[in-house]
Amino acid sequence: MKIISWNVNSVRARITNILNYIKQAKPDILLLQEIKTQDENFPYEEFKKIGYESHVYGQKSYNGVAIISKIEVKNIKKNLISDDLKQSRVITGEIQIKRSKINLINIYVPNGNPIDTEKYEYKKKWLNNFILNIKKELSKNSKLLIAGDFNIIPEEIDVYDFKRYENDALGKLEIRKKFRELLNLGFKDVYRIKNRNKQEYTFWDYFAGSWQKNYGMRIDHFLLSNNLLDNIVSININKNPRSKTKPSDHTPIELEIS
DNA sequence: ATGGCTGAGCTACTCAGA
Repeated sequence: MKIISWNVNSVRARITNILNYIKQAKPDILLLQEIKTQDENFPYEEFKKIGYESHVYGQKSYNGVAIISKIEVKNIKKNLISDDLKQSRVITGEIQIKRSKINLINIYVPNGNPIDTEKYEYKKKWLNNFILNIKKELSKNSKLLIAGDFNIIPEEIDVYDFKRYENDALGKLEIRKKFRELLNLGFKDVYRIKNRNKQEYTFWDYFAGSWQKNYGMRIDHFLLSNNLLDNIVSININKNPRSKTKPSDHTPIELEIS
């Protein structure tokens, strides 16, 4: 089973790129973030034509998440957390792998910059609230997969120049500790456990030739609960979509589990 | 380099992204 996570930075502006990518990558499930559209304008038909069902939690202009799937996803919910600002950032569902029921949690964590504003406070509060609700989820079902755009640089190796991000909402220790708190509940950062010392990124800024200079950061992640680690077949950051014309600033991360 | 680019909403320009 191939599950892919991708912050597409607008599903409508990116629809051709996304459809081309699906035809090549053939995911069973595609988890999208930053779809930047309300449900009624989501391109359901485009995905249906190539065999995918769309479960959408949209929002006008900003944010928005979706689960695009070839297989059945049950019990779709948009209320895992209560969001103070009512932003569309979490969509969850259940899938069956062999005899196990696995909860899929697709997230778009707030960016949090600049750090001396209420945006940063919102990010911290959001993460605390998320961690609390993951604890609750774990007590109901211990098999969890959390994927998406975390807007967190986990460690120094995960960005081209850490010094530039140590006082940034993506790299501040206080925020990185929230990521560790999550891991300490019983999760692994799948990319990092399979690639101990590898420096790869999932995001490159549009400006200043960041892509060409490989000035990137690894902020999109797959976390798997420890009881699912034996199911991992492979994890891969696919840089190809970032090199296309009209790309998203993020590139997909691909997980294969059995 | 607190922004060099991009998208949405809208139709001139702001807000947001990371």
